[in-house]
Amino acid sequence: MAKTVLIVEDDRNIADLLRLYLEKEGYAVVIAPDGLKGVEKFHEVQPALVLLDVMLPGMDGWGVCRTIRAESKTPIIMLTAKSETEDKVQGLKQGADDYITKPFEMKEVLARIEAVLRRSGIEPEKAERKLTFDKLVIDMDAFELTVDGKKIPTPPKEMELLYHLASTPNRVYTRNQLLDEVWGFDYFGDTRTVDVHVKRLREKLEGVSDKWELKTVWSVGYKFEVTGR
Amino acid sequence: MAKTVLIVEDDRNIADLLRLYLEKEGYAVVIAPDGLKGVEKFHEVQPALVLLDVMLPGMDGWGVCRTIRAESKTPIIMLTAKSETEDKVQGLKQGADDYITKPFEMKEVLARIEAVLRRSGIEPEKAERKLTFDKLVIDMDAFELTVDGKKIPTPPKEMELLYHLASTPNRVYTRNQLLDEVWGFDYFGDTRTVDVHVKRLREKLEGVSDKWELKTVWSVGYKFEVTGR
DNA sequence: TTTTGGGTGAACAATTTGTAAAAACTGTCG
DNA sequence: CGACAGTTTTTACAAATTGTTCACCCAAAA
Repeated sequence: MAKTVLIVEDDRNIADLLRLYLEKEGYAVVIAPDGLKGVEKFHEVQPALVLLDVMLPGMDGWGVCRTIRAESKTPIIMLTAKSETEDKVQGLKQGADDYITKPFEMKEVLARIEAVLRRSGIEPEKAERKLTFDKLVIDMDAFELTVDGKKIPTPPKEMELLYHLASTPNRVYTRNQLLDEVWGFDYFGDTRTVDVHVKRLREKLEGVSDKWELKTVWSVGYKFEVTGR
Repeated sequence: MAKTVLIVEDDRNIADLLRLYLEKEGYAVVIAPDGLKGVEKFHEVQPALVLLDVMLPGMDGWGVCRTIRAESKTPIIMLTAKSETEDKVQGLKQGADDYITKPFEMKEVLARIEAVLRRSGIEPEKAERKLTFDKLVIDMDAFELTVDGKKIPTPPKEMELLYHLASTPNRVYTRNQLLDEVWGFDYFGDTRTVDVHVKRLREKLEGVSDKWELKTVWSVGYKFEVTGR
């Protein structure tokens, strides 16, 4: 059965984003919006790991951390805005197992979660981050795009965008969704950025296979369409 | 023949993880999910060592420990969630040889197992920590790097970094992951430290073989890439 | 035809890495 | 203890790579 991750975070956007990503990786996710509810949910669901924001309404992150640690060794990762080293030291002293500064990349969060679980003697949920469609292979573990066995050098943003689109084939994403989910919740750029990345991906994938396509949905966004068969 | 380790542990995840790790190190592993089955398996397989969880359904760890100790001097290591010292004293009084608190690191478990076996006059099984790629040999037992049969003097950190990267070829590691896993999760230094070590490794390994490469994955991290094969 | 949204190439900006050199450590030996 | 040799970490800057914006034009809806 899937491991459960408890996210204690009052910013809805961040929480949702984390959930989206972690669920894609095979974790079950429960969200609590403040410290007290966090402790409550902790008892209720007995998660395998807790992601804990430091700044919280009500009981702050340190308090929750101490409370949980007083009764359990469940791994805790703190999320904080400050990048001061002393804050990290403080965190680890309070019993946290690791510490991530915002803004963070999903990729980093996942890596930390797996590292912490492994350290705690818990087997991390390891969905293979590798998608195959006909002659196309998107391998996020090796960070490699392969077409017909041949490697195609591809910059990180393009990889992540393609991976994101392809992990739910046929589903349309708006540009803003993609900016949120691939670029990060704190990204404030132009939506046309997405267009350019799609264009570059199309160049790379042109004529590779007729079984799938990076398709524009007019006035909505883009999707990775897998045809028939 | 490989020594057998009996693991008495009801949490399937932990048991599996231990098995995975110990088998990689060259031990044969047998798992029992509760105290009674533990005693049973003990008679059946006559293990070289027993890893024994304290909290078990049916007969608890202490009971199993006493039962085994009553008839044999087979080394026993207790696994427990509590970190209380009194628990440890209790454990050793009941005849356990050592004691590990969860969450534990696999590395630590292995070290304890080897120490206990050695103390008991049994030769520990130790898998060769040695990787070979074409002309390159990374031997962590001798702590030696060999290229084409010739030894290349290499400082410890570089050895460990290379070994870590090479133990999962083609997989990308972020700098933070490497810092976590090679330097230790409580390391607070700069991520650029990794770059410098990679650079020095590259100097040593330059032009040695075209079958593998210490590769940069832009904006992500590094990997030990093995080509062809 | 008009309006709105998307494709595209190129310039420019920002980020990330390579590298060398200096500084900080470590452990050893006289 | 104090100098020394080897190792590790930090720093600074140049070089490489990637990300973003913008302008122009074309395509799709209305």
